Amino acid sequence: MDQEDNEMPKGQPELAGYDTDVSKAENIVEELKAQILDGRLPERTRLPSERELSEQFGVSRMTARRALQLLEGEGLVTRYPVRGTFVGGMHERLLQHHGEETPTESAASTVPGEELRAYGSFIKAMEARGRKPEVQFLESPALIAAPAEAAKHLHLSTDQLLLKRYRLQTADKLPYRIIESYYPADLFGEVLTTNIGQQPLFDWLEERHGLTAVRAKEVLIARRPNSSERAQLKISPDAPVVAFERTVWAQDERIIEWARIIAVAGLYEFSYEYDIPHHNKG
Amino acid sequence: MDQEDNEMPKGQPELAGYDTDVSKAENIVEELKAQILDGRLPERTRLPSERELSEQFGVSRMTARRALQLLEGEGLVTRYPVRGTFVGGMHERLLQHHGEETPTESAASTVPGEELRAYGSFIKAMEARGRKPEVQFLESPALIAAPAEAAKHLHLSTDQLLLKRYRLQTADKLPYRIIESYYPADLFGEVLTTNIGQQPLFDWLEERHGLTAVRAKEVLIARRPNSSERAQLKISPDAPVVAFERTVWAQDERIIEWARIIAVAGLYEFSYEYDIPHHNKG
DNA sequence: GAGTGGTCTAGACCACTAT
DNA sequence: TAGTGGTCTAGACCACTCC
Repeated sequence: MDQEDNEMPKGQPELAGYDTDVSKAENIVEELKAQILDGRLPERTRLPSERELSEQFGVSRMTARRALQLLEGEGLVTRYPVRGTFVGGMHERLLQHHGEETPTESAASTVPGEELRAYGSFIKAMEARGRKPEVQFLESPALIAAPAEAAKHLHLSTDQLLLKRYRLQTADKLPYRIIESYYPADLFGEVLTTNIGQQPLFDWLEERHGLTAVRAKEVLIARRPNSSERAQLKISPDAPVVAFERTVWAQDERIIEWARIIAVAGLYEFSYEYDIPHHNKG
Repeated sequence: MDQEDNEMPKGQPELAGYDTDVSKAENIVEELKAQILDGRLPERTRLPSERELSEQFGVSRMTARRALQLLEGEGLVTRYPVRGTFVGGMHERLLQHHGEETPTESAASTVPGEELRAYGSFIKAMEARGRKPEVQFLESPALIAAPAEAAKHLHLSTDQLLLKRYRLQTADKLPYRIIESYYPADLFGEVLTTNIGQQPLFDWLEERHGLTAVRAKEVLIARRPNSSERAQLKISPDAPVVAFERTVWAQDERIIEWARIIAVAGLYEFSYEYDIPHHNKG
């Protein structure tokens, strides 16, 4: 019936307006958030269901639902179909630190450079955290003609061959990220016919060809997932992903990998450390 | 135009078993996406309104609305209250590159290290892009007792004074990010009583104290915004933000800034370049 | 006044699972 | 079987802008 019979204190005019009005869903969010932050709703407890909330707050179920979705978006709760909504992010974020480690850092829980230092050994990194990691190949690794984008980033022409690996990584059955990576075939083609076991690809590269990954560049954006990403990562449309591209150089300045990675944003924390380039002012 | 695609897919296999049992909203998304990608809906054109779509596709308005929200989440369209939904991201992403620039990069549109090289001169960086940048202080810069978190990151105790700056940066009236930054008062206290004009804070620091920002660390997560972030950045709850912390070191290893930054994810692209640390395997 | 997106209602059916 | 979240319907009022 009545859309707006509660009188909200009208705040300052916020320039050109988005919505300054606090919605009913927001009110529920604030109330639940307060309960979570002060401990009345401890970690891992189940929140009232959408139907219960709608009754408690006198709103429709869609509004209560919206409130829970907003809370999920802020990372305070996790929602599971059938089971309910629970306090707390579902897992700690996986720290991914890149760059050298500054001596002034205590770095208690940090695993610096994990990603590239133990390159390919996602498995070890996750096991070190007590997770059960798995890698699922979405396609069999294969030599393919270079796709235009991969060729561009690898500085090769499209008639050259690349090794492509396309895989999904999970921890405790929970999908973490999709990796689509390309490698020059002349360096890596052998791995298709050679059993290198669990050996990280770049360790193998060093032993076989004397090439070391010495430098990398990553370009990140955060966005919401498209439908195939949602399906593969088993996430809701409201859960953002971090999409990033990585280029890796060897000491001879050859590019030895270009990869496109889609990571579930809520499961990741990215850390970068870098020197600030100086410019000599004229 | 074509409006007989009201038929729900019965026996039309899109691809090998990929899109099975998609929702009605997803179907609309796929149709609109196809039209956008093949040019039937060119950049900047207005999409049908929610009400028009609901009629064309024979669904309720909420379902049509959901479809448009999903498209917005994928960055293919931009929605404006009152005006409508338009093809295209609202603005190009602002590239923020950190680290040295690899010579193998062409870097046509890159402004490398903009953020810290011309530190504080957000204004110049944006003007170079033809934008009209503005900085709005959400609080007056002031010396305050160090908040616990800031003190921790600056390696100071909470009884020491910090200079706090809390501001919102916009371009063409569009909010880009919120910056909450803290500086040791012994170094920076003066700027409150000295008019340094538009001079970047770190340029001033170098002239005044001979200290240079030489190294930085950033820790990023992507998530959805909380209510105050939504209000300040004027974004919808569905638009993710990138929240990151930055620590900046001077050449004497002092930490000269710690900042917490909330950036509208859709307007940013983060780029990092770093050396891969080597470990000598035993 | 017409039309937009934002919010909300009071229902509904579904797939799924824990009991 | 009862209860969960996921999806959907067919309406509604709002603030706002453009005409």
